[in-house]
Amino acid sequence: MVYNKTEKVIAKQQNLRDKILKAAREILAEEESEKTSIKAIAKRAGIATGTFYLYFTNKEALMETVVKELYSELLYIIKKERAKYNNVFDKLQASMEICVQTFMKEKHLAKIFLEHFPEINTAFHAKFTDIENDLIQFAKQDIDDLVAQHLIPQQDTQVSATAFVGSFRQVIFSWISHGEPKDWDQAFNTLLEYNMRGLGRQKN
Amino acid sequence: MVYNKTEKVIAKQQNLRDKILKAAREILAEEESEKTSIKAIAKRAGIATGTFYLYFTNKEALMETVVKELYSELLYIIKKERAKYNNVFDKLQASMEICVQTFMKEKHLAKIFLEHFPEINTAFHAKFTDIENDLIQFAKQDIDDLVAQHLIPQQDTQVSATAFVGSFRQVIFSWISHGEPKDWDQAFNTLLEYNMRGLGRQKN
DNA sequence: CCAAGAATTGAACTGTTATTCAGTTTATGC
DNA sequence: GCATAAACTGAATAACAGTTCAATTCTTGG
Repeated sequence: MVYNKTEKVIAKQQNLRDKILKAAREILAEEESEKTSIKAIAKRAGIATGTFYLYFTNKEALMETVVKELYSELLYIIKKERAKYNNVFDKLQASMEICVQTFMKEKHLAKIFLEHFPEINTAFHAKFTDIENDLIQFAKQDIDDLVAQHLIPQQDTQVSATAFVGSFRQVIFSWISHGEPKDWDQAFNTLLEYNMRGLGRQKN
Repeated sequence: MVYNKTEKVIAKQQNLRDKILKAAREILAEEESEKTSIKAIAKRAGIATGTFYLYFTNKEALMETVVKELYSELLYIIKKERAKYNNVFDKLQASMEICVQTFMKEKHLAKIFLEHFPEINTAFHAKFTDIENDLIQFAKQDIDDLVAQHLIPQQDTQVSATAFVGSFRQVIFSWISHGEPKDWDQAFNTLLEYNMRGLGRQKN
């Protein structure tokens, strides 16, 4: 005979799955700990190591889920912010601004996205590369628009978009690694000015 | 009684040490292989695993040596190229150009410098971060010079230098990861233009 | 050529981590 | 309350990497 799960059990299991994901994110984000072992994650989630495997097929599946979650969270935030503006320059600026703000508010998110976890497998790392690439494609669309509108000169927009994202990535990464720059408002302005000039925005 | 090594033995040992370093670099640079184990490195060098420990105290020491070698090779190349120019813009451009050329000619070098090896320990990874940082400091010096000479406007040169290096890093990384852009001459020009505009170089 | 020192070998040791599974606890439906 | 299913447990397993060391091979200097 097959038993059906009650609502209560379903809720409890959903809750447990969330707990595991939360524990994984916390441990990944932690400064010191290098131990992203299943044992450590299970312990943090308050379950036995074996139980983990009732919720995820293996470690890689967990990591993939973590990354997908973070990614969609970031995308949601960016899209929401972009919707507030019509002007493409403003969209581009808003995208970066909200990205940076999010990273600063949730340093752990930044750490997971931008730092490279030596102990995590290659497949996981490849996912990050994909995300970086998606961000570049978003930037490229905006830059293509700007070229089409003759607001900036003709250029290799793929390269420009890559440069654009790369400059932001590096500054944010520097901030995560050594806490520099201290004054982010000023740094953000410098960075934005740098890239706007870089794209060839006309003075108005 | 203590025996003295003959010239021949000393030469052979130096040669063996070099072989180990070469094997390590090859294996690190390889596309597919995830296996950067001492066993694999020793095998490639044609020695037993135990022999490795007669030449390096441990794996970390080997990695440090590999990184230091690569680093000094890159620095040597950059310095040599910079010496050819007097104008600071030219020095800055030449530094980047020779960096990119070197990475393109020796893709394995680029891979070791710019990709992130998940299986390699944190200490090793930190070394790369240091190198990236040194490159930023070099760029900063040039940019400081340019500001002092009133060739570009006042700016947060640390942020600009970080953005500068970051944009190059990202484009080179993209090339390593997915082979884009195809036409490097054009891409390099775009990138250089982008950054020169970004720095605020006056039209002449 | 030979005895002692030096170098080399690779199997064994150690530590670590993902994964499994036999035994235990909890939930279900009558 | 009970029989059975489902969930949970955590010690055991397996696989793998860095390191060691007793045994072996090569080198030295007389």
